[in-house]
Amino acid sequence: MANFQKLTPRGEDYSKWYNELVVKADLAEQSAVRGCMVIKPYGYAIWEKIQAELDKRFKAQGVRNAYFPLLIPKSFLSREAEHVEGFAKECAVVTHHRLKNDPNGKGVIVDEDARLEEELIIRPTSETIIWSTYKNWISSYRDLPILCNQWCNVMRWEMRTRLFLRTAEFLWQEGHTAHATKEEAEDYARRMLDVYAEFAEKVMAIPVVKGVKSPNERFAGALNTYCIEAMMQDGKALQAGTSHFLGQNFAKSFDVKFLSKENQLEYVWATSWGVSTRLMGALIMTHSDDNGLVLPPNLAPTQVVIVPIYKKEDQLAALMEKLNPVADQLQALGIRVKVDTDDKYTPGYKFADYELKGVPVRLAMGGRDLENGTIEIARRDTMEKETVSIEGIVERIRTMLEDIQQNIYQKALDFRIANTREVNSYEEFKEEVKKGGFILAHWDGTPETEELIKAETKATIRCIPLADLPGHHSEPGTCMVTGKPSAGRVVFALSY
RNA sequence: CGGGUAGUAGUUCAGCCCGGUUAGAAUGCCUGCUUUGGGAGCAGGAGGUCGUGAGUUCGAAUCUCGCCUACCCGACCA
Repeated sequence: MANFQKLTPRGEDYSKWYNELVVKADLAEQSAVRGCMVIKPYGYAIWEKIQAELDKRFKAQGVRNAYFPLLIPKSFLSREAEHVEGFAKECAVVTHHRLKNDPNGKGVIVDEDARLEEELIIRPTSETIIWSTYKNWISSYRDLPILCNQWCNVMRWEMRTRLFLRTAEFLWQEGHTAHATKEEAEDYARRMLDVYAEFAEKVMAIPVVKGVKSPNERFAGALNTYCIEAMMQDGKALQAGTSHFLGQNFAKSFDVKFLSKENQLEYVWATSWGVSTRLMGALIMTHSDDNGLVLPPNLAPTQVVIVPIYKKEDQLAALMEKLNPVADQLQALGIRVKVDTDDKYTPGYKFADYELKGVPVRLAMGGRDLENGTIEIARRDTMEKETVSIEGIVERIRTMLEDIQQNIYQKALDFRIANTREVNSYEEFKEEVKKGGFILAHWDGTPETEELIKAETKATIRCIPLADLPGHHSEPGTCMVTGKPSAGRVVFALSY
């Protein structure tokens, strides 16, 4: 079982807290391969909830799932100049297709005779293989739009990795759409951003800022990148999802044209959009505390755990007579409930363990409760517990789950608001940015200025917000560095 | 990828500097009894290719070199 050494507190070493929590809460662990993680059943159960909720939303937008190959011909990557520039440095390459026994010793070696004529790239993203395919699917405006998504793994040879936040291999979904008009594609990219934002806030209880990426931060090959940005408890920003308007870049690179209603041959317009297992990192760093994981009820694999406290079998039977109906009624309401009658661990152990795992609501019932007709109910987000009458407990739990979902969202939003501030001078900026949080400041819109700021402060423009942040109103001003005109404040932060 | 630190039982670590019986502790694990309302107690027990490969040596966890992995700092990161 998990050992019971306390987690390193967040205030002592945030990074260490995160690393320990991921492992101790049984979410994931390091594998034998550098930068590649094993997602454990509990962590994967949460990812499956994320997938299910997103997939439902994608399908409501007309998206259908498909699957494209893991391996991409090397030549495809180089078709779109900016795209290859963005990914070339972090690609894993398959060069051979056979091993053989080592003639001088033990084990196997690469068979040099089995060198591939054209090397294959393990996908870092699938635009190229998908657009080479779309070419065959599209000839008329009647074939459009194409709205495909795939759930898959991708690989980027990252120099520095962290479980969930940046791994060499990760799981994600990538949506790739093809449209007849620019407007339709742009709208679609925006609409998927809204889907992500709604999902993040309602399901994951993570408040996000919707915005546009600056040219420096834009996806390689995109004309425009939209994003949702979240603030972690250490004040750093984390990009939680992106949606790209790709223009006709990939259509031109892969020669994907269609005949319009007007009988004109035109290039197709494209979008792509994705979220990854990085969301697991966002989830952890938004809500969890020094006792362990805190899960939003909407994603918790177990929403309610019931712990009977007993000495002998007949006592357990008496308790279960009361608890089974509660569990059944919760289940009937669609609430994911677990009754833990395991007698191999003490109640105290179980309490601590379920807190570490982030189970939102815990019920406990013992001999005293049995006599009094009561039950103990504890909520993970506030760590409050009270003993209440067993009458009406089901309804109380139902509303408590909703309340927890709302409360952790509000708490995260309050935190973000408290750590978002406007700064007007570059001197002030340099001081403020060290303290973490989102800094709203004016920028002249040039990559040069952004690069200068990054070089001097490590802060980057997380996004140009699409709407005012709560309590702030963005107006035109002058760039804090150059004094040139600025259309409005942008969000700066240190980031993951 | 550069600089630094580390890798010994499932886990956290001691031992290494100064090479030499059978490699230790805590915790976890197993068995039994007693327990069970916040990570229980007692007794007994199992568990280690000392990351890996080479080298030095009569002898290597210990010294040397390569490699692998993790962590920290940089660089990089749609």
